[in-house]
Amino acid sequence: MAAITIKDVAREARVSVASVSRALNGGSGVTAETGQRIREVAKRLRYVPHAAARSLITRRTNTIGALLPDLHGEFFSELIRGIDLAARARGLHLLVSSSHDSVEEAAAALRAMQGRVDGMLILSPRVDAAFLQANLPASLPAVLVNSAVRSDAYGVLNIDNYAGAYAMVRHLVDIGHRNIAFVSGPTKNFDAEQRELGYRAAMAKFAADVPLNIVAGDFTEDSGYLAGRTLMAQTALPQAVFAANDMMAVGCMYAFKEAGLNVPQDVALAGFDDIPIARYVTPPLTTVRVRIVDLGRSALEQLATLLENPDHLSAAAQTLGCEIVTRDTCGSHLDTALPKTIRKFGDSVIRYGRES
Amino acid sequence: MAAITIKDVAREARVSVASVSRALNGGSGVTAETGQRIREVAKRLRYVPHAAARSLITRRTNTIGALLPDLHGEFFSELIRGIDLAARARGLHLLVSSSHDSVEEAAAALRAMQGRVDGMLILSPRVDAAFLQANLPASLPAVLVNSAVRSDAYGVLNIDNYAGAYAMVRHLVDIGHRNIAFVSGPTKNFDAEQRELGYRAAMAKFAADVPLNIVAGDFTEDSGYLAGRTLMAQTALPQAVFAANDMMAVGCMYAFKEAGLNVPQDVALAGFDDIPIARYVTPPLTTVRVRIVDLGRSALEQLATLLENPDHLSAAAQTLGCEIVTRDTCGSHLDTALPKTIRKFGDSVIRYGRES
DNA sequence: AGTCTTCATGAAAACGATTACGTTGGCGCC
DNA sequence: GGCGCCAACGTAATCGTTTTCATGAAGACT
Repeated sequence: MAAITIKDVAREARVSVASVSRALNGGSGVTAETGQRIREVAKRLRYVPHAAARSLITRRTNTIGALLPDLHGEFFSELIRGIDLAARARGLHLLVSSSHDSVEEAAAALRAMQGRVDGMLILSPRVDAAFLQANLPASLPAVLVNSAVRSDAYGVLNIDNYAGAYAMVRHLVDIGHRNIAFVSGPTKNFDAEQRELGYRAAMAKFAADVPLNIVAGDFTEDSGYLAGRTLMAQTALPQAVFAANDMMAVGCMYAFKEAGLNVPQDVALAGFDDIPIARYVTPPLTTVRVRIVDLGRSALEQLATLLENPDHLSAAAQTLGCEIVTRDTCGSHLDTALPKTIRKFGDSVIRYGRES
Repeated sequence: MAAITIKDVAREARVSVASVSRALNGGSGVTAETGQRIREVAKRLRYVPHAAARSLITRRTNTIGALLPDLHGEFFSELIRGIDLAARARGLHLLVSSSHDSVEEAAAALRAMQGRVDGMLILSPRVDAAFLQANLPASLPAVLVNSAVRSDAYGVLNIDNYAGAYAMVRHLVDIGHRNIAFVSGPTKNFDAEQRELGYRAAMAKFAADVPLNIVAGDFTEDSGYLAGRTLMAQTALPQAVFAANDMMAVGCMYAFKEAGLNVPQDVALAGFDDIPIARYVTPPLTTVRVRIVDLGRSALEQLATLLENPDHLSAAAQTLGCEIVTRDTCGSHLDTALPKTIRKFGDSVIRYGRES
């Protein structure tokens, strides 16, 4: 019952604690025979090294911390999944701290992780350079995910929001829409800003003559619903509505449905993220897919390489591409006289965006 | 850069390390004045106690471990969210290890957590008493979530699957359906078994004369789709189909749609879980709601009290009630001539199930 | 005024591992 | 046979805390 320590193993195997340590770690410095005996005793006694004692002397915890914002849903879970998968593959543990609305909470969480982790994965749209400067010890390697911060002090990993939005607008133009409205995300949110920039750039390029039509949203379904109503109150309905995320697109869709409008016959609709719900709404939503598991995995791997050689920061900015997933909300299926998607297998994917 | 320790604080504040420790922890044993001075120095130096060193001596890590199965989706994320919220409120950290398909992986994960955590939250439908006996040190407090295991050695927290399923069948009968088919979940899955038992019991009670119609599924959407096709191939379509979880209900719905059947006019449909998708499919799905955040929160709180007094195990078996959420797939709205739900606000909730 | 109690404080012993450094013994080489 | 070298192993220092115990001073009580 009383936890058994390296001393117990040493006594039982009739060697010193040093030999036990050597046998169980490197393996070198002990006879094959002694090593064998020690390992047997350790197994028999079910010896497990005390993690705290070990990391006290080695200065390593083999644990990485993940600081996450207050987000629900599939995005969160897929991200953790990706991180966890990659972490386990490398023998790292994962200490999570989620649901941080306020900067103060995030700071507290960051402080509490001190000394418990070898590195940090930070996914919080609100943290900025000053915050990190103040709360993250310079000695702690960190990778910033989806952050506007550009610094040589951290690794950075972003989704190619700009290119994804740009591609979606181009796609909409390709299938015949030119009058494309945009429902924007929350201000000060990096993802949202990049998506809007992508929209603006693509419009300037492919539909320069039509005036920009941007209505404000905040990534929630409700704001999308409101945006839909705003759009319908305008003198002329746009040919297509591109929402900065899927939840808003869904809200928008319900506003249209409520008003008796048909998607995509009366108005086309597109989102961003490809959350699972996008497949299940009727009609299934055309959107920009972000491969979230990959995002998590890449983030962890970037951090892991950072841990191995802490100076290798230079080439540590990565970008993850997106894909356009065409379903039924944009009319392209209609144009080509294809049947409407019944089940989710109707996805058609246009791979897009630069990697790395 | 070099991490600063309690010694640095002591030197700077011109006291011994013992006093620093006292000032920063209990606060008692030092003058108010000295304590003040020490705290100021600590703050100025940004001193953070080394977690490993501390837990080496205190035998506490202030961390709890969560062992989770390989599950995607909202359930996972809401659960973590609930756990995290409760953990933070108690100043506990959360070490997660997810995505364990095999028992071996779970065992390895459990072993790796040794000494890193003060207690474990185990949510894995496949672990049984023997597994725990073999892999979980008796000294480590644990709470089992949704597990068939009954033991005085662990805390246990379950969803009231039986009562939820029973209530749903009763509801279906109440609104006029008697010929109710059931799509079962995977064998050996505790939740699935309990739900089926609830269905059987309710049918025996409220529709004893109609023969049971159970078709096998495994909780995946595809299996639900297949079940739907199986049902349609039978000589007579049932009046209602009750799937053991929402994803299967959704699969079933697509099978019906594909065949040109209308839900709920031609056949009623109900699920279990109330995953977010349930709201967004067309028509919105009537289902049994499980309050997942509460599940996570309760699990953590049960564990926390277990940590505080480890003997208090006796009364440590809890059950969490469910609710029936009626939407549009069961015809009850039609019967009462209410308009169909357009937006998600159309939920009507029947609170149900015993708590604790 | 002397003794006793109280209390702030410091010195030092843990906690359980890793690892630098000594010590030993066996072996090869001259 | 003596010398030196190397491998195997043990001793002890170390990591940064908490906590026990000793010490001394100050205040209270007789």
